[in-house]
Amino acid sequence: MPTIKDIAKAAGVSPASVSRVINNGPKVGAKTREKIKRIMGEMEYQPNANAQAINVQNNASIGIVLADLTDPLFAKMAHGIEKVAAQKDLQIFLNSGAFDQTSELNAIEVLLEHRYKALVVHSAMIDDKTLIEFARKVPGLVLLNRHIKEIESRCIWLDDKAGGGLMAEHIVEQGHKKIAIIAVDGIQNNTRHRIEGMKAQLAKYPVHYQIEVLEQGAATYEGGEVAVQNLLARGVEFSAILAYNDAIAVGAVSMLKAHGLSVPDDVSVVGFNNLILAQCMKPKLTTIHNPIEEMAMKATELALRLSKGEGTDVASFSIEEHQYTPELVIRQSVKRID
Amino acid sequence: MPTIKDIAKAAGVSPASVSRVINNGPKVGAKTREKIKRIMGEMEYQPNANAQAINVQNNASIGIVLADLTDPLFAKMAHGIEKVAAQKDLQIFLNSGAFDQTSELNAIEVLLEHRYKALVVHSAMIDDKTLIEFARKVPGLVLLNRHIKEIESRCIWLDDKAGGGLMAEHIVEQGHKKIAIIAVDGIQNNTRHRIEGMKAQLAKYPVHYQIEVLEQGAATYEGGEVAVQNLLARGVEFSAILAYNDAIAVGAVSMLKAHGLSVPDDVSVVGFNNLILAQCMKPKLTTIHNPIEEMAMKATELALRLSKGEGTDVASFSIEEHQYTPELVIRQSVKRID
DNA sequence: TTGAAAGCGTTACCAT
DNA sequence: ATGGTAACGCTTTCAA
Repeated sequence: MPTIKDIAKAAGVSPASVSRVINNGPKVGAKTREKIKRIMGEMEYQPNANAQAINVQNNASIGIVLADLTDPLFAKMAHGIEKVAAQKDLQIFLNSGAFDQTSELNAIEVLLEHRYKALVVHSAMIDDKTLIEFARKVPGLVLLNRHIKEIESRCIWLDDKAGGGLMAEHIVEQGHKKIAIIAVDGIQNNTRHRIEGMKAQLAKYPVHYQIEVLEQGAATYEGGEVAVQNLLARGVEFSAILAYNDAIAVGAVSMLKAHGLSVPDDVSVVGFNNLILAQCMKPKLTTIHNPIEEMAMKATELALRLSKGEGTDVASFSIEEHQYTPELVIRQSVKRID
Repeated sequence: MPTIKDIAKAAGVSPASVSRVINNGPKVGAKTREKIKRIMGEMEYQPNANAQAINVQNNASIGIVLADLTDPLFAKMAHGIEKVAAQKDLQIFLNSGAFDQTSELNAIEVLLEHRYKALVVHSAMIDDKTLIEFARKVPGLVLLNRHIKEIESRCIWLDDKAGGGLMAEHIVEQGHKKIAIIAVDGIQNNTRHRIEGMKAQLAKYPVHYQIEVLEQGAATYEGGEVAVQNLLARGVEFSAILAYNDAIAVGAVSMLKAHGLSVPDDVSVVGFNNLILAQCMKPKLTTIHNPIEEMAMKATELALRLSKGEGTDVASFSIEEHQYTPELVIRQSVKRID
């Protein structure tokens, strides 16, 4: 594999000139430039990005850490990041953390070692303290889908409390009085926030509710089935289910049907995220829209800006820019009862 | 950000020793090693992966090019690659190509510039000739989900023809005689192969079929709706639909219902890929299982092996190892008719 | 066991 | 417009 020196030698010029041509720099005569280009083509020269990176302080690419690509919600994140990267002609170095703390930490570490300046991190398992430290150390690091008060100007997150409130409010307004909530265990705060939001709403009305907590990682279709199974086995009475996400909701619907219960006639169900899945299923799922793709784009732009040393002024922080608002999407899985 | 020299100075040793410690190399006294480690910790030293890469010929990470992360099928690919990467403690550099030729080419180029030796490429838009050339030039490049005869020992693909055959065979066996096929336009051969497979099967029976071709990129839920819309508008008669993928199938089911047609009572539907979606919907979708995750793992291992110069002997090529076989998954969207 | 020094492939500054 | 060359941060002989 030829180097810049080989090209220089072959073209009878200095490495400096070749470098200029590679970078489309000025100060190269037209004929020389042509000649060098020709030779580069002939010798199939391919720049060594590592060698370049060592000289230039500014690594233009952006690094991202994602928990699990298999989750469509996270795939949407990736897509959002990708969109702004493409539009700015930047590369993405993706490092997936497989939902365990060590590998998430490792993923960040690797990105740092490669000197990526702009980092978008979606961490589910790393604790606040560690992340705060990273944020202090790395100016271009932005946390996506997570809210840590101490560094909130470096976070882009969803107002989960409002989301939970929306779900509860809707269901109560439709006359439901016995409600089952399917939550998920884990370090992530969003479950907790959503529950808080629900409780705050529900407390205003004379209703009963029961929370079924799935174990970490069970926020899936199967998890939804299990949860309903449990609920039914325990003899819990409910006319509505508030699910942590769409997949759970769909699983719940399936298991309800298996037990001869129809949705929404016997039981109403509300999901969360508003993935394609929610539109595809029958009945179409009433859910909460999660603008995760926009959020991802925002996070990427923020990371890029911060990595260039722009906009660090704490004064200009406005929560509206960092906290996104979920929205209720009414479809067909909730029925009014009296 | 401290360099190896800073550490050396602070520890009163030579850069060489520090380097040895970093790489867990031998030839360093125990106390010296401890001291260096301590100083590295105190100064928060972080190795520069680029500088390392420039010295070492062997880039352990693996590079991957994917067309579109948003497609769950592709996400599964990523997941498969990830799994073997994690298990071998390797990093992944992901470069997404957004379904257009230029950006796919660009993605490969970038990986090459970073000197990644093992490349798993899922290219939808680059032509055979160009890929063959890449393959010749880069020993560790493997094509995932694509079959190019000239370099098939470097490809991992699905037997799409068999897949199409399976779909057709099943539907014919269930007594259907009027069949609608929803295909998708594009450079990718898999549509074509599947159709071929279907035709080959259908030709054996006295049945009619009609092909509705969606435009490139419309292999989605909405595409399925549109296709059925068109079919119905054109007055095509059919009792069964063979869809290019599950999303299309689900969209088709939805539109059929909108027209008062029930699945499978009025129309039977078969999908392809066997994504979660297929299990979640009602009725559960009969489909073809696509072992894409296994394939991705295989491709990754192959790329890794090839990049180390192992197993290039053409003699040992066996098609069974490279071509994967799809399987029919019977669920509830097909009904026997007479 | 340790260190000096020669690279690795580029870039960028300073001359010419 | 061009070339020489130090420097980037690290690894790896080769001596000591």
